[in-house]
Amino acid sequence: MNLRQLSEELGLSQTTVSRALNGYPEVNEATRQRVQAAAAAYNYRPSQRAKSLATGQSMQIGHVIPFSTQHEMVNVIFSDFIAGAGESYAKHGYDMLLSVVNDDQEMHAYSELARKGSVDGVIVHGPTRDDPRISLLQELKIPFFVHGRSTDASASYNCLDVNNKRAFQRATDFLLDLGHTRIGLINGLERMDFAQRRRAGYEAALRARGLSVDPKIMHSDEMTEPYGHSATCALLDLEDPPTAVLASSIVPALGVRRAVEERGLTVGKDVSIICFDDAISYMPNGKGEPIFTATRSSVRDAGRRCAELLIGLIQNPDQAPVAELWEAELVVGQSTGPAPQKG
Amino acid sequence: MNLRQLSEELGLSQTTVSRALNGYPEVNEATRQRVQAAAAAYNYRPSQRAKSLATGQSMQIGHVIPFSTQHEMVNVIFSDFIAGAGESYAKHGYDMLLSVVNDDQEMHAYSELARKGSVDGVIVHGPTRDDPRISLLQELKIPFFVHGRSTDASASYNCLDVNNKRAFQRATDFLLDLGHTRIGLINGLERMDFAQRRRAGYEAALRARGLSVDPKIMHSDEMTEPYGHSATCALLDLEDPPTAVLASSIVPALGVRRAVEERGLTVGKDVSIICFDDAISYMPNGKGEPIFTATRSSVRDAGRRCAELLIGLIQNPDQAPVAELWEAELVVGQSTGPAPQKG
DNA sequence: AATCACTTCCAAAGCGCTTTGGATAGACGC
DNA sequence: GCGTCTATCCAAAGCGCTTTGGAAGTGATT
Repeated sequence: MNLRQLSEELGLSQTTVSRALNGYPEVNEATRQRVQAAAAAYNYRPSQRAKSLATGQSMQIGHVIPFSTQHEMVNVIFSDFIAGAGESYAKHGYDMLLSVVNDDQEMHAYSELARKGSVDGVIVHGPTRDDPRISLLQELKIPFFVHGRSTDASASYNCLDVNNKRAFQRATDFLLDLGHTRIGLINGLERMDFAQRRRAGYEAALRARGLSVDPKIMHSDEMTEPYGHSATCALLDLEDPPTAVLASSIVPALGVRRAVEERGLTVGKDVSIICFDDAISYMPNGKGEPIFTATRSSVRDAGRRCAELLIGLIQNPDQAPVAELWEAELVVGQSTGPAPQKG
Repeated sequence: MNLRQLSEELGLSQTTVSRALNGYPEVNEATRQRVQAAAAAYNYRPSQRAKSLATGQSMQIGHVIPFSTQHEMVNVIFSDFIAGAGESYAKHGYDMLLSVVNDDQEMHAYSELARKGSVDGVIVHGPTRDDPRISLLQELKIPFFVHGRSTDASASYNCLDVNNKRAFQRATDFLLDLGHTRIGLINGLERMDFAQRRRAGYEAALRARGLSVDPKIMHSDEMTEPYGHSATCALLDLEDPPTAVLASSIVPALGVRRAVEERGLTVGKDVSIICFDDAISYMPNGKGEPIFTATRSSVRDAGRRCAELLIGLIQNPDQAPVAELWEAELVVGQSTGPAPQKG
């Protein structure tokens, strides 16, 4: 059943039927009722394809997901971000278009989406320092929204980020206050903007107390469980092992805990752990008292909000630029305690 | 730049340009070269919207993701399935359309996608016993593919599943062979088809050895880390606690391990653990020797294959029904050992 | 009774592509 | 030189919707 058939069935023009269904005022209320009833009876849905072509809007928002064996970072938090964004999309009648591409084709994927006109806007995930995607999207003249920030980006852009520097500065301060002076950092990949900011916060806190920054106890890699484990093993094998560890996500933090416990040490006593907790739904940080002391900010909420803001941007392109900065909360759990007294 | 403009620029008809670009034979090779060169020069991409309308194909495949606080199961394995499916889609020129909806609107979401014509086919995730989506999709006459199976489904369908029963039967046998006679089950939600099959395998193995099935040591819930933890606590609090546990995913297995270690018990010695390992990319089961003894089957591979098969179905609708059944491999890791001698 | 303003509807022109059904021209055989 | 074939190209008709620019009808106003 298409619009023409429906209008013939009703003895009305396509114009009137279209207007009746789309809530335009130029149609008698009685007629509108009749049209809506018929549409419901025949289970009529306008073809999205035709609608897109006519309106010039696809009502779809694109996400480009690069895949490779190296680069799984997106995955960890991705599903929750998507869930949040998807909620917002659904609320506004948008759908989500995912384009999974090889790492080296990411830029190309964005231009394809834009030029083919299959999306009305895109979300940029995991920005790096001076991310090239930002200027590309600006050239392509397609609305886009960055989840995170891109230090030194030449072009301007709309974004939402967590105050990563502040979060890790506070976490480090918290450990310093507990008497820890040797604190390991198990960071994400340094090319990620958020990882650089977190390290900056960590270093700033140390320097503020006159402590030196020791590269030997700073790691950076894809945030997997085994990475957390092996990095921690390396830390604990040092002559002067750290008494506390800062992990960039709950996933490597699980590996940290495994490494600590394997050695018969106790988390929160021999070794304190603080992690960044994205509040991933299936990996909550405990039920009551958190397992890990953590800097917490829900990535699902971020997804919801990014989507909301992007839709606003699409519907009102001349809007003033948006740059939201969320503060992570510091929640105290079981994984931290005072620095052990030196033997 | 659209087709008309490009054809005017070239002094050719739209027909010829279209045919040249789409590889039809009715065009001189020299002309084709000229057209392709011009298209490249102007960075021309045909509008996907117009193309869809003209061809009747959207070149998009739909996934409906229900969200709610109860029901996070999809998330755990979802991102990896998506990554795999996305690879296949990309290879064949398809995109992925995600529709995130409230739990109770899932059925509706499928009919919308089908009737609006925004997708050429859909993937069904996490089927339950006699899943109503299957008959719905059959009515809607849209190609679909089920990841998993639906026992008692009234309608016929194409699917790919892991032999869940066999996997858990083998895992249980493995534990029985090690001398364990009291084995806890930490299963997924029982309304999921895979959970029922896994339980069936577990029970079959026990009964084959004349052992009784004890509901007191069988749990079923959303597969989160805290669930694994609390279920294990409950098991270990029993008068006659199990010496081994079977977990339905690596995520609750992490909670199992936490609960075991919290009590000062040793995994693989005091308590053995086997889990189902979906080979989630960011949560690999160790690097060398697996952390957990597990029944393993890559959900990413499954995604890849499901997508491949669905595309085949779309391009050739009269094809014979497909029903692939994959055997999980049983990999032995550090989490299992002989049953402890009773004190 | 003529004018005006509204309300309600419609015919038709896109949106940018694909595809059908020729048209044209050169090659070929006789 | 004529008919036939093939290679190459084109005009135009969709695909199913939205939207522009009226037209017809209705009632109020003058």
